[in-house]
Amino acid sequence: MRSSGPTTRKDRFVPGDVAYLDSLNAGQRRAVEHGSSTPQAGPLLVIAGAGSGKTNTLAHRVAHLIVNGTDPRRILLLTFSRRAAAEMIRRVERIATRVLGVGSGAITDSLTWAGTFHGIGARLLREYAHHIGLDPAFTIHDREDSADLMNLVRHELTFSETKSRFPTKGTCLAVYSRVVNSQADLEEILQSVFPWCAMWSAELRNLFGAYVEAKQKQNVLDYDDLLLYWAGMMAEPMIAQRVSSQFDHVMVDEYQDTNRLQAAILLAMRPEGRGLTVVGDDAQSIYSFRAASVRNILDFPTTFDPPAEIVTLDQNYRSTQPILAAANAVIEQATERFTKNLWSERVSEAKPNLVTVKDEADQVRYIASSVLEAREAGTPLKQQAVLFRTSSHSGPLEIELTRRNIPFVKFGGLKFLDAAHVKDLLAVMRWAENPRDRVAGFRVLQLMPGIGPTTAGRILDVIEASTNAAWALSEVPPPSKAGQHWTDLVTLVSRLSGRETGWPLELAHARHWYEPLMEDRYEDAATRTADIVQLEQIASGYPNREKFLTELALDPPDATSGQAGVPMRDEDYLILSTIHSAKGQEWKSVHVLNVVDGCIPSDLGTGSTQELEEERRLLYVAMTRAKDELHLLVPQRFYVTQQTRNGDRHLYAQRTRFIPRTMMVLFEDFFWPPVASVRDGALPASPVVVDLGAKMRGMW
DNA sequence: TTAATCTCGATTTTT
DNA sequence: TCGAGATTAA
Repeated sequence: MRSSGPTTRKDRFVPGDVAYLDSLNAGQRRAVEHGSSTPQAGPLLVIAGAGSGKTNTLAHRVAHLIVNGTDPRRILLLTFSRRAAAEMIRRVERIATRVLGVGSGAITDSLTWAGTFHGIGARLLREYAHHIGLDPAFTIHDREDSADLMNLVRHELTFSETKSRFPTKGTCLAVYSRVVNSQADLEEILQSVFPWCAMWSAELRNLFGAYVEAKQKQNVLDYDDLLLYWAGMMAEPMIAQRVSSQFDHVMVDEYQDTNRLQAAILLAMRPEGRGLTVVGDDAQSIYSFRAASVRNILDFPTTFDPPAEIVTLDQNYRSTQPILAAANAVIEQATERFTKNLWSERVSEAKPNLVTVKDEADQVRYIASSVLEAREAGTPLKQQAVLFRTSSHSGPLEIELTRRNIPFVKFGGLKFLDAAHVKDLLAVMRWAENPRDRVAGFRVLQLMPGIGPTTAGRILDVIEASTNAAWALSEVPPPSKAGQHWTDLVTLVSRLSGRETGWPLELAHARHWYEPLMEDRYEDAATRTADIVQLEQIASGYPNREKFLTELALDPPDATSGQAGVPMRDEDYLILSTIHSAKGQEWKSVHVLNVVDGCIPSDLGTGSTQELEEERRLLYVAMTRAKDELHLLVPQRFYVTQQTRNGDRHLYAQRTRFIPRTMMVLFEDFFWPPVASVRDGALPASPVVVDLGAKMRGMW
């Protein structure tokens, strides 16, 4: 860094001075400076291994462009999650400020086109809505809403009354989504991914057609539509030309986890690849269930003529060498791979731990004590994480942590917005925003006593036939059992749709209406009220209703905290996360739960070699999150809650097949608690060791 | 037509 | 064990 002085650095910055790039290694620097000397940079692919400073490199590239005169508003930055986008903006800001000395926030404010594919899609679609025959007031259905709509349609087509069971709404939506995102044929997807639904192919095709029609009629878009409509829009030369000329540079992070539809959008945005940069690591591709295709990254270079330049980053700055050695060994077994092994200069004597424990109870005890030990040694809880394959696997751990008063925050799995009462209130807002949204209206109406599916449906039909929804509602004869709730709803809706009260006061009104209903409905109304208050807090952070609903659908608050109460931002807490949600993150100490066959790999994911390979990469991703300490836990017995077909609930588990015997030398391998202490013969303090009498009685 | 009760089957990961 | 769907009572 250059020394600071009384004058702003802007005065001293000389174009061409690249001292701020000195901290980068050769590969990183090549990636950052790619295309600098020419007016139009050709396509660039950065293969960035885990912990190789990928985010830093991309941030430097963006900053470098800005420093050299690119207008930040003409840079499109596509990330995998909202969190990643925010982090990127923060870093760009820091670098650019250091170099240019401009006031903080200046860059951030103008880097307006940074976000997820879905978020950017939503924004572009609203902007161009009139050109593509879309009503710009569309609302966005999240996964659950989409499934609900799918369900409504499914009932209308009477597929729910088939002799043998028709796939559930969730499965139907999954199939639909997979077809859309992979741009493949329904038959093909059914054969390869959902073979147990293949018999329903004709019905599904019917269902999907009706589903699409329903969405259009109601002016709602689902997640997939945000990509699909964007792609469709880009197929129109006139519009495509206009959209793509808005940007000089398009950059994509985590490219290995994009799907074919996203690749199509990119190609339409940059047909020749000029100003296009993609960054990723095929060894970390873990989202194929969302139709992500590794082919995207593999085929990227040759998509263009001349082909894209490739820069490979293989120095890892995150993990100690022994941790990396173990991770490398795991990924080396992969049948197909393209990236080189990572290396690190971070020497350490400590190998990662492979801990065998008797059962899940011991697993949880080990983690709790290990976490506390590390905290004693100076590693704050926030620098430690526990990762798991499946969200539900953290259940016992959450109980133990609560018992021991260890605060934690969980990422992945059930979300704040999934809670029924939060969804209820959001449905009110969504319905007010878009009266044609049947899923929202259906939900709201049925909250009132005496109104079930039939009545709700009839009311919605009346509204649909009318031009003014708020007005139409007051025309409906009040259902007798709903009483006061009904009149209050009519007032509420007319107020909301007339925007009489202003944001965020609207939400308070809605809460007023909803609270008494909630109290009748749920026993634990008190804790639920707390959530609703929290929702109001969140709402106050958005300028208006439309923004609030859009952002919340696309980027729901993704952490749920333990019953110990919501930890404050400045408090210390342990991180619990699914491996998928841990992507791109790092911690000093990492524990991985249930590193056993049946879990990693999940016994659902062992069907094809492709699935199996993805499970392997999943373990690799988990391991490479660790900087200094890594603990893999292997319970010998673990509990399965589902699949009781075989009767036995306990399963005798084996160490994951991804760590064969030959690999054991790379781990510190031990049993916990130490067997020695048992052999010492120390009996528990309590005088009764075993109640033999009870045992005898229990025999009969 | 709604609301309560009963039965059967179940495929993880998320924008 | 949970939730969706079916059945039944009010």
